[in-house]
Amino acid sequence: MRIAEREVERRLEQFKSIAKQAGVKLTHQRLEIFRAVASSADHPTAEAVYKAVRAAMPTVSLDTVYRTLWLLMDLGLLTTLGPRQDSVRFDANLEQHHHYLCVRCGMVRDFDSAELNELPIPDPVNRFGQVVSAHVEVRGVCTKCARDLAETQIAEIPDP
Amino acid sequence: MRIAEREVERRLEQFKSIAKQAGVKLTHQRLEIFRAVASSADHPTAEAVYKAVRAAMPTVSLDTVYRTLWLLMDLGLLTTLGPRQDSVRFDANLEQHHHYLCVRCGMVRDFDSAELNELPIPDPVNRFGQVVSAHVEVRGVCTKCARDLAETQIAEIPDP
DNA sequence: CTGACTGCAAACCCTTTGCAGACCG
DNA sequence: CGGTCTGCAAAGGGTTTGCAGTCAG
Repeated sequence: MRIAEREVERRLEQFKSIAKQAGVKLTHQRLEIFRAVASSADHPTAEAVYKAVRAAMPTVSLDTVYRTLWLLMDLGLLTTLGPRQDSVRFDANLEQHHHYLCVRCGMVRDFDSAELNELPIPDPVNRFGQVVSAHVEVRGVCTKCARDLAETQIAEIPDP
Repeated sequence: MRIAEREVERRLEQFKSIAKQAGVKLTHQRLEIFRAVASSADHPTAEAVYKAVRAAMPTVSLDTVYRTLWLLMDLGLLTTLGPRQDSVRFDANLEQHHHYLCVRCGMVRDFDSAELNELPIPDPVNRFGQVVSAHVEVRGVCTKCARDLAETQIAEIPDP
């Protein structure tokens, strides 16, 4: 599935503006890589992005794709699905529950909510396939990471 | 964070009963490994489970941990967080949206819902940390996989 | 021009697999 | 006892890194 061309162009302009502001160079590779992720609605892997970009630019390397994707994350232009996946995480809680996920350190905590157990799933979702379960994923920065970040910033940016 | 001892025991009994029914052997290693995942509320990696089990049983090997965890998945006793992570998946859609995830093939599709954009996050969640975003993850088996499964079952279990 | 960026190749995990011996039932 | 299961070691696949040459600004 692909995203409308107009929308892709809009995201590209956003990227250019943010990159310029962050002092990041707008190389051909980066533009093509961003276009590839932004065009795809099926949440590609690095490998899939690599293949797509190669079609337009046969010389890119897979490691540039990785470096660029992480750069785009740092710029806040994309996210990963689920916890930033260093390795598989397991869950032995079979009761319905929801997750809080720290986007920085990957910490995941369960929480319960009677209200959230009754999520109204829109009808069109059934066209994707059978629905087995539904839960909420809350993302944020955990208290521990917030502290760490505060310290880092004090260290890195001595107030002007 | 740990789960109450009573609850862990309950899950262990459930495991024993399901294992027996499935004709799966209840080895020491499996019991310890299951106990480790079931005791932990922070959704450990295989490595973390390995370390925990080693404390009680210094001779287990990491590959047994992996084999057992996947076995437990097959028995329906645990799940993984997010898409079954073969590799990282990226998402360039910055607008609020929700995900449908096929637990079999890992396909992910976006969908929108004005209702679901207003999720009531329970207050205690704020104790974990700052909340940046919240979205719904719907899990199921996509239409394509449902077809595949039907074919496989016809092939494997010729009706008696 | 010059520092940031790329491509290459090798290194580095995490995870899986083949095999011989150990153990559950 | 027999087939399943474990431990070991080595292979496999995704991701990262060091380095020398290249390119955007």
